Amino acid sequence: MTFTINSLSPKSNARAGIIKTAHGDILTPIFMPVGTVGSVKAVHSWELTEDIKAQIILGNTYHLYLRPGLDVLRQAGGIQKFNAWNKPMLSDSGGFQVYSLGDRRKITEEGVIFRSHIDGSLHTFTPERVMDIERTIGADIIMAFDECTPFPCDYQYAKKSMALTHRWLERCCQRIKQTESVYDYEQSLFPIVQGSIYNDLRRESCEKIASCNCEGNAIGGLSVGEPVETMYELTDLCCLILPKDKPRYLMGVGTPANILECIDLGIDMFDCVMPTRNGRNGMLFTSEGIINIKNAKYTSDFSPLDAIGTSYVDSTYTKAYLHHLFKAEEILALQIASIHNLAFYLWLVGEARKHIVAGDFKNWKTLMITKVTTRL
RNA sequence: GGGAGAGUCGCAUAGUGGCAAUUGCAACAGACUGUAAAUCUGUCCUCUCAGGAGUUCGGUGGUUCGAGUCCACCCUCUCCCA
Repeated sequence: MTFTINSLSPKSNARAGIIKTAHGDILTPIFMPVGTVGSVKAVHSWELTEDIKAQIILGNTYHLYLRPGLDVLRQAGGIQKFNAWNKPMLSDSGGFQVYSLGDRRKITEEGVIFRSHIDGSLHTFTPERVMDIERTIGADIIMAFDECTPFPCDYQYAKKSMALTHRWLERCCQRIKQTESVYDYEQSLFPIVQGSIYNDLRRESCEKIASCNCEGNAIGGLSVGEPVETMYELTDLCCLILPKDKPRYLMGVGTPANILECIDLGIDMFDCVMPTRNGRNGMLFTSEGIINIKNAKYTSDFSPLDAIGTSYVDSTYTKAYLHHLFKAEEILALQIASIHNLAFYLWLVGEARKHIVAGDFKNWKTLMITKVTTRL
């Protein structure tokens, strides 16, 4: 994997770059649709590439390990062949599940023991084991095993957890050095900054992560419930410390406005379940603002989903029709909403890139944020 | 014509002397940020200063401190026998 910066935005830390992987190139800043179990929910790989213009998608180590399991993934020749995506992928390590499945796991120095949410069976995830699993999954970018701390999180716990994440990181790095790719291409390990909302911990964590000299770096443990301003301040702090010549990935963020603000701060990569999950629940992010398509006011609104939307679904379907599909609980509603939202997110980061290159990102961002935060 | 049964807040249901009344659906809102999510939460007779207040269970009377619930008659519907 390589990263090249093409343009820097004036009066901003935003940058436009290109990540080259064995499965293709990624123009940054980029949004990565989440495909937890190897599938971006309700969306075909054809739609992802041709309509949404996704360049890289996520998979999740914990979920893929439980189902379909490593044997199947190995037999398939890796996740990109298995899910017919054949483009860059990133696997999250299961660190988020340490947080989200908090009541089904036990953390020790050695690792985390999970009780499967599927059948209750016990599974031990050590940093070494996670690296081995991520080797077998075969994503181009693989995440270090961390603990995503909750919010609120007291200082002592945050400090202790961060130190554990750092020790786990050394074990991850070690394991990756000792092992080789299962398939015929290289994988890049990204470490993850933690430290909750504490500036000194975040600073310390960034320095630690930077010292590992990995090919890219991630910021984790944010947008877990802290005020949005806190999230921006910490992201800013991290961006100032993390190496400029490597991609910066802000994990789990966010709303269209969050993404624009954080691009401004120097983030290159984002992922979030919001466009897909909220889409399935009837929330559409459009160029005009946010709409809840299930609301009665859309019953007879025959305007297109998004007047300037670039997706096939935007010009093909009306708000009234999608409203009807949601009310009728038709499966097509979930597909249309997911495709629209993802296409909008990818359009948004694509536009951001154009404006960074053109040198007017800052002004464009301000205008765009007013639009995307409007509640229609 | 004879017999049996049933009418409850949009629909369907629970309720057999203390009830503004159970549950489901529908409706109307809201939430969702490295996915245990096609999920979850709230409202859902009227008004409300959110504490309450006022009208309700086919209709009209009655019994009772108190009736959706018991009694009488009436109306409507369903089924069975002629």
